[in-house]
Amino acid sequence: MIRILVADDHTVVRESLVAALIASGECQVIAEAADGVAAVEQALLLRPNVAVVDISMPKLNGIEVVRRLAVEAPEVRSLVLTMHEEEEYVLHMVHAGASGYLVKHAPMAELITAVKTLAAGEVYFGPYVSRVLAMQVQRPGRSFDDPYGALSIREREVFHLVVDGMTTKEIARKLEISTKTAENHRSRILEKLGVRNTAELVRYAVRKHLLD
Amino acid sequence: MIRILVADDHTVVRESLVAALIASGECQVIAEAADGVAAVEQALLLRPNVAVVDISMPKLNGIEVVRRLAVEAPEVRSLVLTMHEEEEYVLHMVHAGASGYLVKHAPMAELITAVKTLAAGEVYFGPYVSRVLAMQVQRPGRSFDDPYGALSIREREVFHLVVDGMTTKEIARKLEISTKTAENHRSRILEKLGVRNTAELVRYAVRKHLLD
DNA sequence: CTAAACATGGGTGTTTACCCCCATCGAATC
DNA sequence: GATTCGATGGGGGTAAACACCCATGTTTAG
Repeated sequence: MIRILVADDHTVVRESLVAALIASGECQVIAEAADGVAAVEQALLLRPNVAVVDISMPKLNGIEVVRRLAVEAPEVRSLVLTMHEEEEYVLHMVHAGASGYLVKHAPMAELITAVKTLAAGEVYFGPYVSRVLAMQVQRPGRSFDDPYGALSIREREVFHLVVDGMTTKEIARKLEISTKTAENHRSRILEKLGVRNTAELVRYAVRKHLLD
Repeated sequence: MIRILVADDHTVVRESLVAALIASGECQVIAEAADGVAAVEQALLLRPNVAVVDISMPKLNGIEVVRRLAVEAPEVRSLVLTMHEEEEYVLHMVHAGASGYLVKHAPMAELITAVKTLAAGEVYFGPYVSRVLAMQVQRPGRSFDDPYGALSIREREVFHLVVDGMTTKEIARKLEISTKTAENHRSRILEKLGVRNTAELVRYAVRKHLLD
């Protein structure tokens, strides 16, 4: 029987996870934690086979929890469960010593599979994570697929003004360039970022956290 | 036996919720949905007693789902389940016609209680929501200027499609209306929300948390 | 029942967005 | 020194967005 620790600050979610894991009949949940500090304490005390850890938690986030467990209790395998698919998270978690990474969009069956895989001493990364890791190996140092980074200085200025809702004419006036130049920049930005129109451009900015 | 619909885009969470609800032995889950559109469809088709709805969902967010169910299937009681505690969410949801509001920090037992309360025809709002509502009653001045709420059902559909980056023509095709009608809706939306163009519209959606 | 709101679609413009070419000039790179 | 890249500007065109009108039915609310 696989002994599991579940750490998630949302009580409804955590207790549901516990119920689902138990219902699978393949494991037992020996501990729960609602924040990072409690998760580490429980793990060090009870030494579960697998620690299912959410990233966003009060007091101590999931990344820190994984890092500490990797050092202080290496036999406890960490399975990160999160809703974030951003590459930065993936790399951080793997670097911190996580043995598995699963997004919350994955089906429950995959969680069970991941838990069993980790308990068997293997690592489990879904197809998405594997792809990110592969890209990282192929092009070390640079983040994969970062069209924004391909924008020139000037193009980034224009980019932010467009996202702010300014028209081409207003942008041209503000930057003291011709309307045509601003328009050219605009087209080039759309092309480089692979979006079709202004709406998709703004959504791109939101997705990449380029606002505020 | 209480018949329940569970709508949450995170599959792990959704399936766990289902497992936990079933484990309680007091209800049966007759349907699941991974996005807002599917949630409305399922609810209209199967008419559950209670619809447990997450706020952040693709295609159609929880607020919209509640609003539509309140109109098209008033006998289906909506229980909003979210991690957001912001006042604006609470007011929006209640105004949209939700019969219950629960944060994910609440214990599972409270979810069961809430479900049973709603199934019995009562409303269930936790202490936090009640407090917010009380404050609202105490200062009934300008409730909350909500230009989005001034949009009609159809206009909201168009709104979300525009924010998703679709052109007028694509929207018309999807909704099976003429390009001109879609264009008219579009203009009216810009006017009602007080924005000048698509970029500002998307930013509005971001600011009001109307995405996902 | 009447008035208002809504969804639909059309007309007629102007403005803006977007695309594909092109050229020049300077700076950096090789 | 030659080449690439960035920023600048333009021509010419299509498509889309946007702003005003307007008219019908239908539904809804007072």
